[in-house]
Amino acid sequence: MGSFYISTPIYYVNDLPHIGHIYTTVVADVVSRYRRFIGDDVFFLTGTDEHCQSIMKAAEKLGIEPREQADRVVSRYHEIWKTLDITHDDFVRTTQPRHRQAVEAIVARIEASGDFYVDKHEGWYCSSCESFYTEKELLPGNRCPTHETDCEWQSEENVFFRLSKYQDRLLELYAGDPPFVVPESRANEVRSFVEGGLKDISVSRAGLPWGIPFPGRDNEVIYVWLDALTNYLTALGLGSDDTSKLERYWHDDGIRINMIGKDILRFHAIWWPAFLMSAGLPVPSTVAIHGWWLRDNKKVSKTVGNIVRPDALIERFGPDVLRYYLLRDMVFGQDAGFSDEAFVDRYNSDLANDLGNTVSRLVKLTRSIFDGKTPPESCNNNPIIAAAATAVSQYHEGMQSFEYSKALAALWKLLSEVNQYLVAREPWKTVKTEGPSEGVSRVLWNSLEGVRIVTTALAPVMPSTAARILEAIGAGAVPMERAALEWGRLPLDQPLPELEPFFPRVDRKAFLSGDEIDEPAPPKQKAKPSRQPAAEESDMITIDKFFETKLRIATIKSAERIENTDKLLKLTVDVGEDEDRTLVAGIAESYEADALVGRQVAVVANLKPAKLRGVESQGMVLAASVDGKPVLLSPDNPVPNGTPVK
RNA sequence: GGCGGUGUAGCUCAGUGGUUAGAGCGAGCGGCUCAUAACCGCUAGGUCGGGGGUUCAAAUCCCUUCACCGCCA
Repeated sequence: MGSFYISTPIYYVNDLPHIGHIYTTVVADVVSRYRRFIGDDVFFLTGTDEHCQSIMKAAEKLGIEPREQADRVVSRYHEIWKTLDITHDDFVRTTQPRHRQAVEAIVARIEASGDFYVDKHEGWYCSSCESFYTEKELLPGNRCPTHETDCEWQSEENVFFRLSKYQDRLLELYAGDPPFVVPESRANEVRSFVEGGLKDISVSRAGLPWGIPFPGRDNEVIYVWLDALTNYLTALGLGSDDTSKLERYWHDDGIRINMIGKDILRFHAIWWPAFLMSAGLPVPSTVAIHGWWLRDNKKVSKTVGNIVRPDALIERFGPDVLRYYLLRDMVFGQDAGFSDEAFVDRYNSDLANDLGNTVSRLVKLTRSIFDGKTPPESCNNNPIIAAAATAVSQYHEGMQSFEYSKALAALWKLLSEVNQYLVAREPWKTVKTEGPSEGVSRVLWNSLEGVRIVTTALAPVMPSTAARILEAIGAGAVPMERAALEWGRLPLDQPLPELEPFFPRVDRKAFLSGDEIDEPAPPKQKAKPSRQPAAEESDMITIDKFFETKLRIATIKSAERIENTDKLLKLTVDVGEDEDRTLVAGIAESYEADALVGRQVAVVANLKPAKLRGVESQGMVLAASVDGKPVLLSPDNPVPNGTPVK
């Protein structure tokens, strides 16, 4: 039994949980559950980063203490992790006293190595990134290239960390095997960055009331990244009297994974190991980098306004389906597109047709033939045994090398082989001539055993589903030992309860258009409390639904009447894209073409183009409709073209 | 501008020198009827981004070019 440590990043509390947070946490949870299953001693950590300036500003706005604002957001994280069946062992908040202890401990250790010195630090600072930019990096108007918000010029005396000193040791670390950074493409990125030369970094900030005071430096707090990264050891007791967990989980023999998104690669792959080296502590064994879930091929971000919060999908399908989709549809390390279409297609083909239907056909057939029990005869010589062995070995390989999509595909291959086997043997036919014979028993037992192995292996990804299916096929509770994936464990003559359907097929069209009626009973999550009555939802849409409409501000560059029409104007507008768009608007009765030029209006930017009077309209202008007469909507003050409206 | 990556069937992607380039999904046809209009079988004719080269042989190596992405400047 090895020790296995895995962490998610700590999430900024200036933002509610979205698909990015959910993905990392779900993956870490799946891995944790898998590791417990194969017998590792697991420690799974998540938490929140609360010393960012934005939280302070948000609190000021609301007239409350930063801690109170943090509490509000943190409760949302706790809620969603509960909803998604996340089994973290600890939840760190950087505002906790134990975290301050840990940070002070690591600072003392780095100090002892002589890696701190004092120097002057100045530059353009973005308080959202908590980071300095050079003039070249800034957008026009000294705005942050990430957040597009104003940066401030800061000049102060700071404590610096001798990052440059660790350049060679870091390169050595990256050359090690197994790789320190996965996937390889990210490792290359980091290596070439470090090869380009490392500059020392400033690790204290003056004049910030919100943060951990830098020991021995009045009026300075510890730079938020040194603060935040240390969280990974806070929960293990760094700086406290009890360091038993540190010894148990953070030693050179165990596996220590920091799982993160690609946006915080450098901090984790360069700074963090350098801090640890300086502090004389082991570095993580792997920093695992995943990609982003994209919507409309764009990064999901608050600024762009295309945040995915899959609350509606969880509500409709339960947490397991989302967990499965996230693991199956993203190749770990690469970006993937998130869409309701892909989600429902995956649901129908994998969960309804393959898993749900296979369980259904087997249980119903077996019940009818063997009097409501599992088959009385087992079998140790059949094609499913080899197929299962292959699937299980590929499953383990995938689960241990960040290839979750592959691991699941291997299980589904076995499911497919069970179905092929069934059709080849046709037990429903044999039983008509032979009755409940030994042959029929073996065929059904083999098939059920195949499903049992698939389901057992699936438990880390879909915990409640696995429990329900194993019960439904007479296999009992979810086993917590690796050997449960060996052939031959399905008990004979066990009572098979009447089946409640798993994953009823979803009408794709109805689901996507939102016209879904309450027909096929949605899969029930037994353990979950009852859901809100549908009536309450009838008139309301979720925020996701709203964000499907991309509203943007545009400037009208030209306008002309379309001949032989009373109402139509052809507008050319700048929506902040490379090319102008043509819109046809039915506003000629209220507006003169010439008077519109230069005016800013709100438009729907993702409307399917339509031809009106032979002119293709690539969007729609928003107007209030007063007795059928349009009154255009315009921003209160001039704003950049393409600014999202929300 | 530098470094790196990607570009393969409608979609998502495997495939790093060698028979007719593969899988899943979707589509079409057929079969079956135990099952959730499911399942099983067959079919899909893709200049493997373009051009050039090396080789007996290239999606797979080299050069060049285009497009997109990432990191850096």
